[in-house]
Amino acid sequence: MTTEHEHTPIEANALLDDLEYRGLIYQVTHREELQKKLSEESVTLYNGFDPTADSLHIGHLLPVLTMRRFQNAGHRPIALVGGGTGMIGDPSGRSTERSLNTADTVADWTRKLQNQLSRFLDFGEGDAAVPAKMVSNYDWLGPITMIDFLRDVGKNFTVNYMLAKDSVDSRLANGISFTEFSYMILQAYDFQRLHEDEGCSLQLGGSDQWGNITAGLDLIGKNGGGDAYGMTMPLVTKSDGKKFGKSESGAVWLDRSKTSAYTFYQFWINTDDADVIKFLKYFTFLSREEIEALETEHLKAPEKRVAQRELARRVTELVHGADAVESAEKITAALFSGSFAELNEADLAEALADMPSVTADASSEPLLIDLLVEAGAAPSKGQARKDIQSGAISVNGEKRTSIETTIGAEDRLHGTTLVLRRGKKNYYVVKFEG
RNA sequence: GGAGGCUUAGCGAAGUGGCCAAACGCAGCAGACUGUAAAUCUGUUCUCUCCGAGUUCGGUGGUUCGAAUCCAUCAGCCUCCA
Repeated sequence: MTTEHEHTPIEANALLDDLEYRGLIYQVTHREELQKKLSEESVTLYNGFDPTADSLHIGHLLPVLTMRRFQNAGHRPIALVGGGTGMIGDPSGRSTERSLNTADTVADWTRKLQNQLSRFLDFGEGDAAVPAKMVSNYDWLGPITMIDFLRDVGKNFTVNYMLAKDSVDSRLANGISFTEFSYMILQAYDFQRLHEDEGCSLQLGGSDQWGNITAGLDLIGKNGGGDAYGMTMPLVTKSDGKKFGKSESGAVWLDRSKTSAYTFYQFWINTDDADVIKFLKYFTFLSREEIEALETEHLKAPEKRVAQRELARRVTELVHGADAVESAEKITAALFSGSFAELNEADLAEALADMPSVTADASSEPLLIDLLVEAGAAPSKGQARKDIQSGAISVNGEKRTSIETTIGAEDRLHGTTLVLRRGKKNYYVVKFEG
């Protein structure tokens, strides 16, 4: 399958070498053939994202950015949102059955994901040689009838084959519904449809998608298609064994209203030394030379955290834009210098904009203990008391260790604002009103 | 359909009538040391009006001066037999 688009003069070797250098290739089918194809024509490729929440999170960033790397090399990415498969639930990588969401919810989330994805690829508004495309598999999975599906698609798969897939096999002990069991066929059908309708010949996915991808390749092969490939990216791991993508407050989302740009920036700043170079390769478009320069610097003086800063800056810019980086850096500077009490009112408002905030009655002079609970800094008074006694609490940057402490008008910055801090990085704002 | 076993705090797992708000491990939170890193060490993790009190050990109801521990019953999970 070729397209009418001109292929930009970046060689496939350069693309694959770059992906290899970045460690983005986990498994790939028919590598030599794929490499040849990529060097000869503009290849259409796709990656699916199922709407399991109302926002993408940073775990989705790897496939999204990889698609962009293909686009930058002159290929054509299709971002598929699983408006149909999201109704079913992918068993891959999960040990338990998913709960089903309503059609309205899935449709709503599908729209939201498509909206987010549109920021990362060039749909014709930029200078990419080939514009990207956005689709939802509900468009073909929704209308197909049960009979047609079983005759045209299901007939190509033996149950034996399906049982052998890792995603199913690992669930047999505890049970898997017919619904999720069928998932791989739906995804295989997606690939076939895109192969036929869009000339799509490459599917990307996380390493847990290998089984679903190869199911698609088999389906295409059985229908005489051929000329289709699959590639998976590694699971993002951290050297300390913890799960990648979680911050203190849970998942790190790409939706700014779910995870503020400041928190997002801080997530990357806090990257372990042992992981930071790997993440620069994964999550930025810096060149090999630039990354190697950063690595040298990082190894020489890790305490300066130059690599972490660059990582945070680049990824935040990609996701939230340059303004967000500027804002996050400004807030960071203020908070970690401890001098935010000296900020003027406008700067203070800017710095505190993204922090959890509650309001209190301006005429009150509450106990610090009560205020900590109200502001959400402590789950109970008992915990608040312990936090104060252990020296974990500061008010406007000053440590307070007496559980008797009350907050009076003189403690408020500019007469209205109180900044509580628990531990090193947890900030809470109280606004006094009325 | 029959027989037996299991259900303890966020998770795993001790405890089998009072010394149990319940060992221990993990995870979480905080403190120290640092570089907003890692590792390590220390404290802490049901709630409150906190040197005291209240409510917990699948649900309910009993026995007992006293139960997570005994009995009955209901629910869920597991193993073996049919």
